[in-house]
Amino acid sequence: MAKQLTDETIATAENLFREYLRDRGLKYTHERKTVLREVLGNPDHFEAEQLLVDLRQAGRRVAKATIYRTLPLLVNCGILKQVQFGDKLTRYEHTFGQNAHDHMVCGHCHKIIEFSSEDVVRLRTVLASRFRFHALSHRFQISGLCWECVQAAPAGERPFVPTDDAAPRRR
Amino acid sequence: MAKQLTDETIATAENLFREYLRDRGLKYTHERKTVLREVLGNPDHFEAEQLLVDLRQAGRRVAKATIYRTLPLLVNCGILKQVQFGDKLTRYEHTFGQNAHDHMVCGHCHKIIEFSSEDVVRLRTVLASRFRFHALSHRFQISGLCWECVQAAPAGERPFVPTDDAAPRRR
DNA sequence: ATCCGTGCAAAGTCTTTGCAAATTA
DNA sequence: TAATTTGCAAAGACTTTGCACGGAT
Repeated sequence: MAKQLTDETIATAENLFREYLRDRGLKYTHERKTVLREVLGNPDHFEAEQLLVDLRQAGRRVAKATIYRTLPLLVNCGILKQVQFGDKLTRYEHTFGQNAHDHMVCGHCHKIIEFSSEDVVRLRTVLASRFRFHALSHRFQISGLCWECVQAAPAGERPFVPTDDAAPRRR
Repeated sequence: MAKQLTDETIATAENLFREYLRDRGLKYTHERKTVLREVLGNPDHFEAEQLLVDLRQAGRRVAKATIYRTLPLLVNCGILKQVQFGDKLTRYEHTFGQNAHDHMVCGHCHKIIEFSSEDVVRLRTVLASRFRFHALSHRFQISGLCWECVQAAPAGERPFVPTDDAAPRRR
């Protein structure tokens, strides 16, 4: 789970973003700052549309196009990470000041369990070297059934094949 | 890499699909059979559109809608597996008669290296049990740079942050 | 003063859906 | 025969883009 960021951390992120932009002759606009703040304040996974709605509710008007144009910038400068759970929606989560983590997705209730493990990174390194591959990041998603759903649906009751249909439904 | 399937394996897949359909009162139509065969003959990852084109070239007319309606069925019965490399495209690969495998994606040349490791499955099991999660499948994708691209772009030359922009471009 | 960015709406892409005609069990 | 499918085209959902105006350095 994402933890609450301190003002200090937020400031650091802003600096990072500002520098990233400056380095390539881009501008640190009011809108980009607004999006960055909203993004950092967002604890879990979110999608572009969600961000738009949240901003609207907060009384901050940022055009949808601007959001779609800003998110990739945040991804490129490392503040945001894209994650996909199988449906068409592009989701994001900020990794700034957080531990890298992976996900377990329940194919029945769609619950998402975040976990982090050094073992994953270690294994990734081992595997990469085997192919002379320079690993920089990874995504590890485990699909299956959470405890509650296993209880509710005893083995043998109905065969379960996890599919992407089982991913969180769009809206 | 996908290996060439034997006629026998293909026949087995057909039986599996037919039974899957029968069990839920669905029909094993000519079109579904056509799609299944094309899918099984497809060695690597493919997308719905690609499948349509291939079928057209082979002189087999199957409506696009039918393909989009058939693919999920094949996923549900376990013959196909969805994979996503970060772009919006839904890709598939058949897992029938193949070893489960994961991917390394080069963020620069977009090459895809397939690998399989028992360690991944073992780790997944360990992690799952830690959360009382019943793991059924997983996706492990390592992003970074392949050897050739590392050579071409010495460390320090240009900072590289793997993003989903680096995913294979759509057509 | 110059670029760059924003908004808006139109255009794109990929996917889904309604419906009548055609098939399958 | 009864129910499911197919094709086609229209509709949808999400994202990208062109352009004129406004804003940042």
